[in-house]
Amino acid sequence: MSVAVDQQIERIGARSVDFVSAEELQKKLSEAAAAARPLRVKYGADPSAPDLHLGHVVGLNKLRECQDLGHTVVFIIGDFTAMIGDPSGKSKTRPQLSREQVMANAGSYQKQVFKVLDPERTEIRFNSEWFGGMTFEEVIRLSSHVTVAQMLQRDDFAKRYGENQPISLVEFLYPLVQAYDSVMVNADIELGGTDQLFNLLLGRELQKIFKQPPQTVLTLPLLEGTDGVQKMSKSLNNYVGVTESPQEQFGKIMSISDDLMWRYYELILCADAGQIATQQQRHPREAKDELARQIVARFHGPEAAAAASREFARIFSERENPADMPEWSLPSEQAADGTCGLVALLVQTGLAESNGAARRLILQGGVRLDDQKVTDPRAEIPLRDGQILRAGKRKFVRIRVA
RNA sequence: GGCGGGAUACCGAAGCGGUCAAACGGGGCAGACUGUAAAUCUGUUGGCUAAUGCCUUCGAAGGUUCGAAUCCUUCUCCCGCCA
Repeated sequence: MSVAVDQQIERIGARSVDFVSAEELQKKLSEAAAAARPLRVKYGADPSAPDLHLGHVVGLNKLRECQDLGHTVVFIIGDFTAMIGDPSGKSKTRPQLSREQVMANAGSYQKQVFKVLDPERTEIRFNSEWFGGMTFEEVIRLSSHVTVAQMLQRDDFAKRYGENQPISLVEFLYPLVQAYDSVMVNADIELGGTDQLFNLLLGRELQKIFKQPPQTVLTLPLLEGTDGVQKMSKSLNNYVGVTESPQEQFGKIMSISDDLMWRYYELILCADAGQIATQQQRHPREAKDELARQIVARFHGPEAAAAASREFARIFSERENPADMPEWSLPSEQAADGTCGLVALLVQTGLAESNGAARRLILQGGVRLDDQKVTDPRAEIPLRDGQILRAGKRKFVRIRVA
């Protein structure tokens, strides 16, 4: 920990939205440096959805920066809350997860998290550790520390209350649970998205009640998903998962709007203003390709990223067929006369969901057989081994006839 | 406990006895264009069918009617207000 306090503050605060507060952090850093003690940087995760995506990476990047400055990340897996499940639901009630599921999710979570974090400086904790054995009496005591008026200060609660939207009691419990985590792990800093501000601040309040120095609160922007509007999330299907294939990641990043790509440069690649300005000089296609390659490289290595880039150009710029594609074998009982209706073929190969969808696809000119457009929905296809069936721009199948 | 509002296709939201497989918006898919799965524009978007047409769908179950998403009854669930 040789980095000067001022520099650390600058690094830690970079890209942040809320920072409560730099002065406090300065004091913490000085004291910690004097005692040769790393700060404890808390980050909470919900293991009900174990697939990490780029939205999470925004926070993980920051945690990694803290680790690189010598601090410890306390990564809390909210196994307790996940087991309860979230009963508030306009969306379907989340299924309650079993202990086994939670542990399995937590395992894959860790694996993914360490694609960014340094395991040597990470402490993983499960909040069932302290909540699991809590009695109801203790829960009542804990909830007595917070008033309804306080809760209603939270943006989304205030909004929903004002609009006569339902707010479940358990939703009030969530911030409290999260805040208590901070107490239990003696957090010096807690990190979260801007939507977490209230919860993070409540952690401070609770720490004060429990006679701890309040944690420094740092919020980071929420990354918009590939649709460019909504926050990235799995349920909106606008995410780029960290475990997805290089090809998939690359394609998704290329599909974001030009405007959005600078945001990804900043929040995922941690590019500074100068680096972004340099990229903005380039043709947008080039800059986006660079962005996609760098992000893919981060999770799959530079070779895979370069290959994904080449493959993308091949399919979409040069309109060639991809190097690898799924294969589909003609069932032997159908092989007799060697022909197959195109509609049936599209459905059987999984390129179309129903006969109607297949017909539509054909009529719209979206179907090619060996690069030949086929527009007759009633076409009978003489099948040959190795033929390539293509639906739209992205779906290919190679037909195998035994 | 009392009163009121609501449940429509992937989502949001019209429809309030026939012309409703159901307006419109979003999303999805496809096409054109291009610099990419950007942007923009166009088409399309329950199932079966070559097509005419048929079948399933408007919270659930019954009923009225030649005919119901639309009317009646019961039920289930959700929401708000007052206490």
